[in-house]
Amino acid sequence: MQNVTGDLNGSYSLPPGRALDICHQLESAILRHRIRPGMKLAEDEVGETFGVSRTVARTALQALAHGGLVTIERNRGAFVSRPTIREAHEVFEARGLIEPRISRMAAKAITESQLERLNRHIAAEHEAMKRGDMGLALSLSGTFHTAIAEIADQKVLTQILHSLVSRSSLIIALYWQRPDTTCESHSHHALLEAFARHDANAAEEIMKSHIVDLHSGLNLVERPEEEPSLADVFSSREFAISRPRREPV
Amino acid sequence: MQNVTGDLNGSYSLPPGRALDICHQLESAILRHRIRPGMKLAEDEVGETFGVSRTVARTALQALAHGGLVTIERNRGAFVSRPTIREAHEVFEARGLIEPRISRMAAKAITESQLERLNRHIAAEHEAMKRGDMGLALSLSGTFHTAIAEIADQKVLTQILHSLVSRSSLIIALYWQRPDTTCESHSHHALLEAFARHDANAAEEIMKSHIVDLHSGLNLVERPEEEPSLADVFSSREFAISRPRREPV
DNA sequence: AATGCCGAAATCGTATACAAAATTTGTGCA
DNA sequence: TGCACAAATTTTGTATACGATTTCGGCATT
Repeated sequence: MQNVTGDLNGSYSLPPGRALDICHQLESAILRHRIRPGMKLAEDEVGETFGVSRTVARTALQALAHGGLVTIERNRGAFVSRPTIREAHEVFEARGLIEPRISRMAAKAITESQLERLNRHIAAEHEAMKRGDMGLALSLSGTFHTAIAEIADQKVLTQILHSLVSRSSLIIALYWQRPDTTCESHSHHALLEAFARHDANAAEEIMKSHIVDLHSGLNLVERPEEEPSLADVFSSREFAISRPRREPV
Repeated sequence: MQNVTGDLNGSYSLPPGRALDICHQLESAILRHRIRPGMKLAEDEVGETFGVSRTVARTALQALAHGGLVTIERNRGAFVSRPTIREAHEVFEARGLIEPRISRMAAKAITESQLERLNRHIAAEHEAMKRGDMGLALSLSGTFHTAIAEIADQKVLTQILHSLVSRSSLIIALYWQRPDTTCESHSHHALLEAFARHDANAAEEIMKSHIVDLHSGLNLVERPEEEPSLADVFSSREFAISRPRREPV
């Protein structure tokens, strides 16, 4: 299978380096729901996990904070963000404003090879869902949206959208209620067909209602408790993120 | 005069502290065109200017980089960003998408006291312009836009807009060509009248054409040359910020 | 048993030290 | 003079040290 997950780069305005790598790794883990909202990301722990000093870990955490994925509290540390209900609404309203426009632009500009790529992307989504890897499926359905922004060739809007989509993933982790995630890839399919026809109006409309669907699929009435039960945390072994690489000196 | 410039806070997702202060001071200086695009911001220089170590200066610069005001190149350092022509177009297109919507929301939600505040804001703009302090006038005309977003009470969009407006200031520093800056405050006045009538449609339309005006007031055909640095921006008392407290050990 | 206080441990904020990379300066040669 | 290349300087990248703040656990008190 092709590299279809890749390259949500370009955000995180850091110079290339280890901090950026750590950013991407942490982001990937959060987007796949391998690290839940609210979880503490201690500087030392992050540093040891990736074999760097606190300095670098700190840089990465601050970068993630600017993207909204992480919240830093003074003298307390960094935590995976827990968007409020209010913020959840705002994020999806913002997406509802931005994405239909992007979708329209993409429909006009898309090339054959980009259509191909989106097709493979959707296929990978299906594949992941069939395997039951919902974390990966969800992550892919997010990158699908940013991929469209890249096709529209709007760097500024792409970066904005990237942040919104990332936060959407947190919101979904906290508030998603609907078990029928299939509707998701249905919309994506419909969108792709509009793209193939270069039908800008259809693309815009489909995207608009797709965002509304996502928004209304959330249960935004009560905020979940701070900590998931201990049983939840220890029952799954999905938390096996990259092991410490630090050699015992 | 009231505090009308204030509080473009809330962005820069850093915990409160010296780094955040430095962020705001640097941002203010950049927005007032006291520091030109392209100017180098060396970590040591920033640190000594504000009386902190490189660590803190670095944090501030990275935060500014995430807002797009500063660009960091690996092993070379931080510079005030020089938006490309391409990015200039994208920024104003994004504002053209977002701000009319925000303006509409603000028109519906605005209160008497907020109207008052915007009035004072415009008055301060006039005042600054009359005094010939174009830097301050420009900065105020920027915060006017973010103030509207705050009235619309949309935190997510406000943060996005804040970044776009900041970058607009860089763009104007590089590409502005029109001498008649008066049209500016005219639009702002018209907007305020629509707000006073709670006329959402008018507010949206006025904002839309205001953004178009700004965009078309730029000379986006050729990128100006680099220009070298001059670092005594902070020597004047307007930025009489915390002096270096470092005792000679 | 519940509550409040206090010391120990953990964690963060900041400064500093040193290594690595880039920039500038200096020098020799054509 | 102009260019090429090497030394010296500057500047950044990263690690580590230490003080400050918070958190946690035990113990006394109610």
